[in-house]
Amino acid sequence: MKQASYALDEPERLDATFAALADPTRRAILARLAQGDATVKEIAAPFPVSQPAISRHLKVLESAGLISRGRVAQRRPCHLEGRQLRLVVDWLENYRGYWAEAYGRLDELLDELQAGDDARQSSGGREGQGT
Amino acid sequence: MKQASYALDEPERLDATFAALADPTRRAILARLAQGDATVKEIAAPFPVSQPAISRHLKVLESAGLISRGRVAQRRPCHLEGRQLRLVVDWLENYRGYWAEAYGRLDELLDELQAGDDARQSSGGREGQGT
DNA sequence: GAACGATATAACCAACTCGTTATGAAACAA
DNA sequence: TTGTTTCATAACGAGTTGGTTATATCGTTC
Repeated sequence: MKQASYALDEPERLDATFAALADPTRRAILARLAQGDATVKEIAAPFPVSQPAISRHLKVLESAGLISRGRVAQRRPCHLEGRQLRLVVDWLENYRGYWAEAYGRLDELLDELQAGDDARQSSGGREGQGT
Repeated sequence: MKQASYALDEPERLDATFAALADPTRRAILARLAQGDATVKEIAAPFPVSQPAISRHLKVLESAGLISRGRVAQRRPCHLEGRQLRLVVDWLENYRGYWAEAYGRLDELLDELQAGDDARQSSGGREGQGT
Protein backbone atom coordinates (compact mmCIF):
# COMPACT_ATOMS: atom_id res chain seq x y z
CA MET A 1 0.00 0.00 0.00
CA LYS A 2 1.52 3.18 -1.05
CA GLN A 3 0.56 5.85 1.33
CA ALA A 4 1.08 8.83 -0.86
CA SER A 5 -0.54 11.72 0.82
CA TYR A 6 2.54 13.67 -0.14
CA ALA A 7 3.23 14.05 -3.76
CA LEU A 8 6.27 12.07 -4.67
CA ASP A 9 8.22 12.08 -7.82
CA GLU A 10 5.80 10.03 -9.78
CA PRO A 11 5.92 11.16 -13.35
CA GLU A 12 2.17 11.41 -13.51
CA ARG A 13 2.08 14.04 -10.85
CA LEU A 14 4.78 15.95 -12.62
CA ASP A 15 2.85 15.70 -15.87
CA ALA A 16 -0.26 17.15 -14.28
CA THR A 17 1.70 19.85 -12.51
CA PHE A 18 3.56 21.04 -15.57
CA ALA A 19 0.42 20.87 -17.65
CA ALA A 20 -1.44 22.94 -15.09
CA LEU A 21 1.32 25.53 -15.10
CA ALA A 22 1.35 25.75 -18.87
CA ASP A 23 -1.72 27.96 -18.93
CA PRO A 24 -1.25 31.69 -18.30
CA THR A 25 -4.67 32.07 -16.72
CA ARG A 26 -3.85 29.37 -14.24
CA ARG A 27 -0.50 30.87 -13.43
CA ALA A 28 -2.23 34.18 -12.88
CA ILE A 29 -4.63 32.46 -10.51
CA LEU A 30 -1.71 31.10 -8.55
CA ALA A 31 -0.19 34.56 -8.43
CA ARG A 32 -3.42 35.86 -7.05
CA LEU A 33 -3.58 33.14 -4.43
CA ALA A 34 -0.02 33.84 -3.41
CA GLN A 35 -1.39 37.01 -1.88
CA GLY A 36 -4.00 35.22 0.11
CA ASP A 37 -6.90 32.85 -0.16
CA ALA A 38 -9.77 33.93 -2.35
CA THR A 39 -13.20 32.78 -3.41
CA VAL A 40 -14.00 31.68 -6.91
CA LYS A 41 -15.79 34.91 -7.62
CA GLU A 42 -12.90 37.00 -6.39
CA ILE A 43 -10.52 34.97 -8.47
CA ALA A 44 -12.67 35.22 -11.57
CA ALA A 45 -13.18 38.97 -11.34
CA PRO A 46 -10.06 40.22 -13.15
CA PHE A 47 -10.27 37.70 -15.96
CA PRO A 48 -12.07 38.20 -19.23
CA VAL A 49 -13.45 34.69 -19.24
CA SER A 50 -16.65 33.22 -17.90
CA GLN A 51 -17.08 31.88 -14.39
CA PRO A 52 -17.40 28.28 -15.53
CA ALA A 53 -14.10 28.61 -17.31
CA ILE A 54 -12.48 29.72 -14.07
CA SER A 55 -14.16 26.88 -12.23
CA ARG A 56 -12.53 24.44 -14.58
CA HIS A 57 -9.14 26.06 -14.27
CA LEU A 58 -9.49 25.69 -10.53
CA LYS A 59 -10.36 22.08 -10.95
CA VAL A 60 -7.23 21.50 -12.99
CA LEU A 61 -5.12 23.25 -10.38
CA GLU A 62 -6.72 21.24 -7.63
CA SER A 63 -6.20 17.97 -9.48
CA ALA A 64 -2.56 18.84 -9.84
CA GLY A 65 -2.41 19.50 -6.12
CA LEU A 66 -1.48 23.12 -6.62
CA ILE A 67 -4.45 24.46 -4.71
CA SER A 68 -6.91 23.18 -2.13
CA ARG A 69 -10.39 24.35 -1.37
CA GLY A 70 -12.24 25.03 1.82
CA ARG A 71 -15.89 25.61 2.37
CA VAL A 72 -17.40 28.65 3.96
CA ALA A 73 -21.12 28.94 3.47
CA GLN A 74 -21.66 28.89 -0.24
CA ARG A 75 -18.14 30.05 -0.96
CA ARG A 76 -15.27 27.75 -1.67
CA PRO A 77 -12.15 29.66 -0.75
CA CYS A 78 -9.09 28.55 -2.66
CA HIS A 79 -5.71 28.16 -1.08
CA LEU A 80 -2.32 27.92 -2.73
CA GLU A 81 -0.55 24.66 -1.99
CA GLY A 82 3.11 25.47 -2.18
CA ARG A 83 4.14 21.92 -1.47
CA GLN A 84 3.30 20.87 -4.95
CA LEU A 85 5.69 23.38 -6.45
CA ARG A 86 8.43 21.57 -4.66
CA LEU A 87 7.94 18.79 -7.15
CA VAL A 88 9.03 21.13 -9.88
CA VAL A 89 11.87 22.49 -7.82
CA ASP A 90 13.11 19.00 -7.16
CA TRP A 91 12.92 18.12 -10.80
CA LEU A 92 14.88 21.22 -11.69
CA GLU A 93 17.55 20.26 -9.21
CA ASN A 94 18.61 17.55 -11.60
CA TYR A 95 19.51 20.23 -14.08
CA ARG A 96 20.98 22.74 -11.70
CA GLY A 97 24.34 22.46 -13.36
CA TYR A 98 22.74 23.60 -16.57
CA TRP A 99 20.63 26.52 -15.53
CA ALA A 100 22.71 27.68 -12.59
CA GLU A 101 25.69 28.13 -14.81
CA ALA A 102 23.79 30.65 -16.84
CA TYR A 103 22.51 32.47 -13.80
CA GLY A 104 24.42 35.47 -12.56
CA ARG A 105 27.06 35.75 -15.21
CA LEU A 106 24.99 35.25 -18.27
CA ASP A 107 26.63 38.08 -20.12
CA GLU A 108 30.06 36.93 -19.18
CA LEU A 109 29.21 33.46 -20.21
CA LEU A 110 27.92 34.58 -23.53
CA ASP A 111 31.06 36.54 -24.12
CA GLU A 112 33.14 33.52 -23.37
CA LEU A 113 31.08 31.32 -25.58
CA GLN A 114 31.21 33.74 -28.42
CA ALA A 115 34.93 34.21 -28.04
CA GLY A 116 35.77 30.56 -27.92
CA ASP A 117 33.06 29.36 -30.15
CA ASP A 118 35.03 28.48 -33.21
CA ALA A 119 37.88 27.22 -31.12
CA ARG A 120 35.46 24.79 -29.55
CA GLN A 121 34.13 23.65 -32.83
CA SER A 122 37.45 23.08 -34.48
CA SER A 123 38.78 21.27 -31.46
CA GLY A 124 36.94 18.25 -32.70
CA GLY A 125 36.44 16.90 -29.21
CA ARG A 126 33.37 18.87 -28.28
CA GLU A 127 31.90 17.25 -25.25
CA GLY A 128 31.66 13.87 -26.79
CA GLN A 129 28.44 12.37 -25.84
CA GLY A 130 28.93 11.18 -22.37
CA THR A 131 28.26 7.55 -22.13
CA MET B 1 24.67 44.45 -29.35
CA LYS B 2 23.30 41.66 -27.46
CA GLN B 3 21.51 39.76 -30.09
CA ALA B 4 18.88 38.15 -27.97
CA SER B 5 18.74 34.82 -29.60
CA TYR B 6 17.90 33.42 -26.23
CA ALA B 7 14.57 33.38 -24.53
CA LEU B 8 13.07 36.27 -22.69
CA ASP B 9 10.58 36.18 -19.93
CA GLU B 10 7.52 36.62 -22.04
CA PRO B 11 4.61 34.63 -20.71
CA GLU B 12 4.31 32.93 -24.04
CA ARG B 13 7.72 31.45 -23.62
CA LEU B 14 6.74 30.22 -20.22
CA ASP B 15 3.62 28.64 -21.67
CA ALA B 16 5.63 26.78 -24.25
CA THR B 17 8.23 25.74 -21.74
CA PHE B 18 5.80 24.36 -19.21
CA ALA B 19 3.81 22.67 -21.94
CA ALA B 20 6.95 21.07 -23.30
CA LEU B 21 7.88 19.82 -19.85
CA ALA B 22 4.44 18.35 -19.29
CA ASP B 23 5.21 15.30 -21.38
CA PRO B 24 7.14 12.44 -19.80
CA THR B 25 8.77 11.42 -23.06
CA ARG B 26 10.08 14.92 -23.52
CA ARG B 27 11.39 15.08 -19.98
CA ALA B 28 13.12 11.76 -20.58
CA ILE B 29 14.70 13.21 -23.69
CA LEU B 30 16.02 16.10 -21.66
CA ALA B 31 17.40 13.68 -19.12
CA ARG B 32 19.17 11.87 -21.88
CA LEU B 33 20.60 15.07 -23.26
CA ALA B 34 21.82 16.06 -19.84
CA GLN B 35 24.39 13.35 -20.26
CA GLY B 36 25.60 14.65 -23.55
CA ASP B 37 24.52 15.61 -27.02
CA ALA B 38 22.87 12.91 -29.07
CA THR B 39 21.48 12.35 -32.52
CA VAL B 40 17.82 11.82 -33.19
CA LYS B 41 18.34 8.14 -33.71
CA GLU B 42 20.23 7.76 -30.47
CA ILE B 43 17.55 9.64 -28.64
CA ALA B 44 14.76 7.62 -30.18
CA ALA B 45 16.32 4.24 -29.46
CA PRO B 46 15.09 3.64 -25.91
CA PHE B 47 11.55 4.81 -26.57
CA PRO B 48 8.69 2.61 -27.68
CA VAL B 49 7.39 5.19 -30.12
CA SER B 50 8.09 5.79 -33.76
CA GLN B 51 10.85 8.00 -35.03
CA PRO B 52 8.48 10.65 -36.38
CA ALA B 53 6.97 10.91 -32.93
CA ILE B 54 10.40 11.62 -31.48
CA SER B 55 11.05 14.12 -34.23
CA ARG B 56 8.01 16.03 -33.19
CA HIS B 57 8.90 15.92 -29.54
CA LEU B 58 12.23 17.38 -30.47
CA LYS B 59 10.50 20.07 -32.43
CA VAL B 60 8.40 20.98 -29.43
CA LEU B 61 11.47 21.10 -27.22
CA GLU B 62 13.29 23.21 -29.74
CA SER B 63 10.38 25.63 -30.11
CA ALA B 64 10.37 26.03 -26.37
CA GLY B 65 14.07 26.78 -26.49
CA LEU B 66 14.91 23.79 -24.35
CA ILE B 67 17.18 22.23 -26.92
CA SER B 68 19.11 23.32 -29.98
CA ARG B 69 20.25 21.34 -32.94
CA GLY B 70 23.45 21.16 -34.85
CA ARG B 71 24.15 19.58 -38.16
CA VAL B 72 26.76 16.97 -38.83
CA ALA B 73 26.38 15.20 -42.13
CA GLN B 74 22.89 13.72 -42.10
CA ARG B 75 22.72 13.79 -38.34
CA ARG B 76 21.21 16.55 -36.33
CA PRO B 77 22.79 16.35 -32.91
CA CYS B 78 20.60 17.73 -30.16
CA HIS B 79 21.92 19.78 -27.32
CA LEU B 80 20.28 20.61 -24.03
CA GLU B 81 19.77 24.33 -23.54
CA GLY B 82 19.88 24.76 -19.82
CA ARG B 83 19.34 28.48 -20.06
CA GLN B 84 15.70 27.99 -20.83
CA LEU B 85 15.16 26.16 -17.58
CA ARG B 86 16.18 29.31 -15.83
CA LEU B 87 12.86 30.74 -16.93
CA VAL B 88 11.12 28.17 -14.82
CA VAL B 89 13.51 28.68 -11.95
CA ASP B 90 12.87 32.40 -12.06
CA TRP B 91 9.15 31.87 -12.07
CA LEU B 92 9.43 29.56 -9.10
CA GLU B 93 11.39 32.19 -7.25
CA ASN B 94 8.17 34.13 -6.85
CA TYR B 95 6.82 31.29 -4.82
CA ARG B 96 9.92 30.43 -2.90
CA GLY B 97 8.25 31.32 0.35
CA TYR B 98 5.66 28.70 -0.37
CA TRP B 99 7.64 25.72 -1.48
CA ALA B 100 10.71 26.47 0.59
CA GLU B 101 8.63 26.28 3.70
CA ALA B 102 7.40 22.88 2.73
CA TYR B 103 10.96 21.93 1.98
CA GLY B 104 12.22 22.58 5.46
CA ARG B 105 9.27 20.82 6.93
CA LEU B 106 9.89 17.79 4.82
CA ASP B 107 13.53 17.69 5.83
CA GLU B 108 12.52 17.93 9.42
CA LEU B 109 9.99 15.21 8.92
CA LEU B 110 12.49 12.96 7.25
CA ASP B 111 14.93 13.54 10.06
CA GLU B 112 12.33 12.53 12.57
CA LEU B 113 11.39 9.49 10.63
CA GLN B 114 14.96 8.43 10.26
CA ALA B 115 15.75 9.05 13.86
CA GLY B 116 12.87 7.16 15.29
CA ASP B 117 11.81 5.13 12.32
CA ASP B 118 9.28 2.94 14.03
CA ALA B 119 8.89 5.24 16.96
CA ARG B 120 6.23 7.27 15.37
CA GLN B 121 5.86 10.50 17.25
CA SER B 122 2.52 12.11 17.07
CA SER B 123 3.91 14.69 14.75
CA GLY B 124 0.53 16.18 14.22
CA GLY B 125 0.42 14.96 10.67
CA ARG B 126 -0.84 18.03 9.01
CA GLU B 127 -1.58 17.01 5.51
CA GLY B 128 -4.83 18.68 4.85
CA GLN B 129 -7.00 16.69 2.58
CA GLY B 130 -4.23 15.38 0.49
CA THR B 131 -5.13 14.02 -2.81
C1' DG C 1 -41.33 28.48 1.12
C1' DA C 2 -39.43 31.79 -2.45
C1' DA C 3 -35.77 34.28 -4.11
C1' DC C 4 -30.98 35.23 -4.42
C1' DG C 5 -25.98 34.59 -4.58
C1' DA C 6 -21.96 31.57 -5.34
C1' DT C 7 -20.28 27.68 -7.59
C1' DA C 8 -20.43 23.37 -10.24
C1' DT C 9 -21.92 20.65 -14.10
C1' DA C 10 -23.76 19.56 -18.81
C1' DA C 11 -23.63 19.97 -23.58
C1' DC C 12 -21.36 21.59 -27.28
C1' DC C 13 -17.59 23.34 -30.44
C1' DA C 14 -12.99 24.65 -32.27
C1' DA C 15 -8.35 23.92 -31.75
C1' DC C 16 -4.59 21.44 -30.37
C1' DT C 17 -1.85 17.14 -29.04
C1' DC C 18 0.13 12.72 -29.66
C1' DG C 19 0.29 8.76 -31.86
C1' DT C 20 0.34 6.23 -36.28
C1' DT C 21 1.96 4.97 -41.42
C1' DA C 22 3.70 6.49 -45.74
C1' DT C 23 6.67 9.26 -48.08
C1' DG C 24 10.17 12.96 -49.08
C1' DA C 25 14.80 15.05 -48.84
C1' DA C 26 19.57 15.41 -47.81
C1' DA C 27 24.04 13.53 -47.14
C1' DC C 28 26.93 9.69 -47.54
C1' DA C 29 28.82 5.24 -49.71
C1' DA C 30 29.40 1.97 -53.41
C1' DT D 1 24.35 6.27 -60.96
C1' DT D 2 21.95 3.46 -57.29
C1' DG D 3 21.29 2.40 -52.73
C1' DT D 4 21.45 3.43 -47.65
C1' DT D 5 21.14 6.07 -43.63
C1' DT D 6 19.19 9.82 -41.04
C1' DC D 7 15.80 12.79 -40.29
C1' DA D 8 11.54 15.60 -41.46
C1' DT D 9 6.93 16.13 -43.22
C1' DA D 10 2.18 14.92 -44.77
C1' DA D 11 -2.11 13.02 -43.77
C1' DC D 12 -5.13 11.03 -40.67
C1' DG D 13 -7.68 9.63 -36.20
C1' DA D 14 -8.52 9.59 -31.23
C1' DG D 15 -8.38 12.03 -27.19
C1' DT D 16 -7.77 16.32 -24.58
C1' DT D 17 -8.25 21.25 -23.77
C1' DG D 18 -10.29 25.69 -23.24
C1' DG D 19 -13.88 28.40 -24.25
C1' DT D 20 -18.93 29.19 -24.52
C1' DT D 21 -24.18 29.20 -22.78
C1' DA D 22 -27.67 27.07 -20.12
C1' DT D 23 -28.88 24.88 -16.02
C1' DA D 24 -28.47 22.53 -11.59
C1' DT D 25 -27.02 22.64 -6.70
C1' DC D 26 -26.15 24.45 -2.31
C1' DG D 27 -26.50 27.86 1.35
C1' DT D 28 -28.36 32.23 2.91
C1' DT D 29 -31.95 35.46 3.59
C1' DC D 30 -36.41 37.33 3.37
